[in-house]
Amino acid sequence: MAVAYNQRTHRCGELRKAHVGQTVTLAGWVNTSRDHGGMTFVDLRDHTGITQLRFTPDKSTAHAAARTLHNEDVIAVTGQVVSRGEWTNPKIATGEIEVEVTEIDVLSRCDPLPFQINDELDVGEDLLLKYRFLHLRRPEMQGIFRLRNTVAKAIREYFHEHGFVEIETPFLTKSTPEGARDYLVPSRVRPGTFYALPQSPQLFKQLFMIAGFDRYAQIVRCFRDEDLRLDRQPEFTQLDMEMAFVQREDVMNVVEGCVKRIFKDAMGLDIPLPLPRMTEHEAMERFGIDRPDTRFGLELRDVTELVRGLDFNVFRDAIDAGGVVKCIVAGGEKLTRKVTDGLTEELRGMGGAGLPLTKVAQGAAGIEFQTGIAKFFQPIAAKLCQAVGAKPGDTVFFMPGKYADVCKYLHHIRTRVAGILGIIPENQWNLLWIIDFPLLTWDEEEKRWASTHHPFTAPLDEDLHMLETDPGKVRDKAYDLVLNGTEMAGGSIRIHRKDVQSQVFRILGISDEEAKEKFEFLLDALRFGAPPHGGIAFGLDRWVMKLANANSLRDVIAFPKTQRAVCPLTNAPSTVSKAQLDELFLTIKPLPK
RNA sequence: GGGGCCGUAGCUCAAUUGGUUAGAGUACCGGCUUGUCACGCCGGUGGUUGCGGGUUCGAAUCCCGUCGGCCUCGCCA
Repeated sequence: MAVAYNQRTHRCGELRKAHVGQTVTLAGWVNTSRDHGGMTFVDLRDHTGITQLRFTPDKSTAHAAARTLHNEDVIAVTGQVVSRGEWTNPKIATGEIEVEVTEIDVLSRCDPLPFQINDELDVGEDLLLKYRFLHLRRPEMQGIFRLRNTVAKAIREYFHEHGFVEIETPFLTKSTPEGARDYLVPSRVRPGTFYALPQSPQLFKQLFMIAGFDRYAQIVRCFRDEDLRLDRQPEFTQLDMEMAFVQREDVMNVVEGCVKRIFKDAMGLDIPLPLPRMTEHEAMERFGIDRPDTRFGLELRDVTELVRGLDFNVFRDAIDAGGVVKCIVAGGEKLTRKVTDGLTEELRGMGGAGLPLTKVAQGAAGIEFQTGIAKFFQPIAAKLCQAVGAKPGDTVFFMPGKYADVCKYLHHIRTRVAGILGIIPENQWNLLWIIDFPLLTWDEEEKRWASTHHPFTAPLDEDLHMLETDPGKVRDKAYDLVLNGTEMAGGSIRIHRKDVQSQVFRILGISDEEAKEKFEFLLDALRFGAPPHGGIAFGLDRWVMKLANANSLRDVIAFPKTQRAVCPLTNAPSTVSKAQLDELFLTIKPLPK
């Protein structure tokens, strides 16, 4: 029986008691069916919800067809909306009515499914990705991607309303030194040469400013060929934005307005402005990381001076080598020996030596340390507890070593302990700006300076004079936006003077020849009247992940890659034919054994 | 490249810790069923325990290797 599926009168989540008596046409997927031999029920689902269909033997054709249905068959039906009376189902929005079907059209049959759509069982993620189109049918996934649309729309509207122009930038572009590994695309027309997919449209948006567009914003894909993580995919989406004739404050103000808009449109929340700010130095001191989660305490305490001179080799060696000793104080009975041993193991896995710790107790003669490395501390127990605010029952985790290592390990411990203690508040959105980063970071392995952000970040004017003499001391005009411990956006005021840009390249070890080869277009542009400018990029995927409370970036990308950068749905990447390689003058080396 | 967790019917899991023919729910097939809504009831199909090797009288279980998935360090301007 043909039903005009192109003339649906309603969606499956729409019908209410007020519609009783109307004749309606619905189409969708069979969520479940319940065959009673006589009366048969089918729950019909589309992205708006579920409507119960009732089939009775007096409509014998439709009834017979209904009894053959399976989950996820696609059907269209026409029938009358009737009240369910005493059989109302309060669990669903349409539960007061059902549709008494007179005609059914089975549009498409569904083979047995690799996993069920209509339950909430956690299926293996590799299978979900292989059949991503089925996973996306699930209501929670529909919700995530509609939220993603809301966020993207809010951002786009906001920037358009504020005079920003959206212009596309090339995907086939030039490989640049510094930064992440590039995805390369071989050129057929010029064999032996390669395009790179952009890590971000950074240079193009600067050229837009030099071109006089004044305000540019684009939602754009970016590509980085680095190892994947929970929150890192090889291709991801940014809101990329740039403004001319601005200082740091101007960009941050515009961004704050956008953040407010995102929370309003996507979550219905009013975020108070301005957002708090913290220097990178303070963040590292207090939290050991430049993207601190400020929803809980457990801050790092520096005890280097207090423990100096203690007869404890582990600390003394660290201090003698120019390092520091810091600690975290945490309370609660959940920090059992088993738990702390587990944390020690985790640090070893990260390359750490161990996790010296002790418990604070109330002894006969006052406060004392009781376990672990207690004996070394006894001389300064009371003083130390007072300095770091430790009370009986607390555990004190110490970390001696190089400053950067101490920060890394204690940040890990802080986050893990907070999770174990269950003290991280949910439904709290701690946004803050991190500013005044060091312009350059010393790369110990390569023995050279590297940009903390990127080579186009402008130094603070008052630090410019140290660029040659003491590059490590120079702070920059960058700003990172952090939400609950995740970097959500990062940007800076850019260098708009050719001499400063050349100077920075030189300090980074990029020779004049290399700079000319890789960045001639930028240096050229800076010669021809570049306005002061700056901007920022938001990680759209991360925003959606946070706002949707998703477990992984994969959950908010329609067709994501696995950890080995494979798409289980398409099986990309894959080999190509010899003819394709020949056309590009490429040969594949044999794989090493 | 390093560290860790995992891999058993299509799917989610179990298997008394090395012991008989590897079970259950669900899905699928057949039958019954007129108020269900995770409908119910009866019956049935379905397994190279990821793969390869080893130890053992005997391996899903122990060992080695390998493949795949996830988390993580390095890496990610």
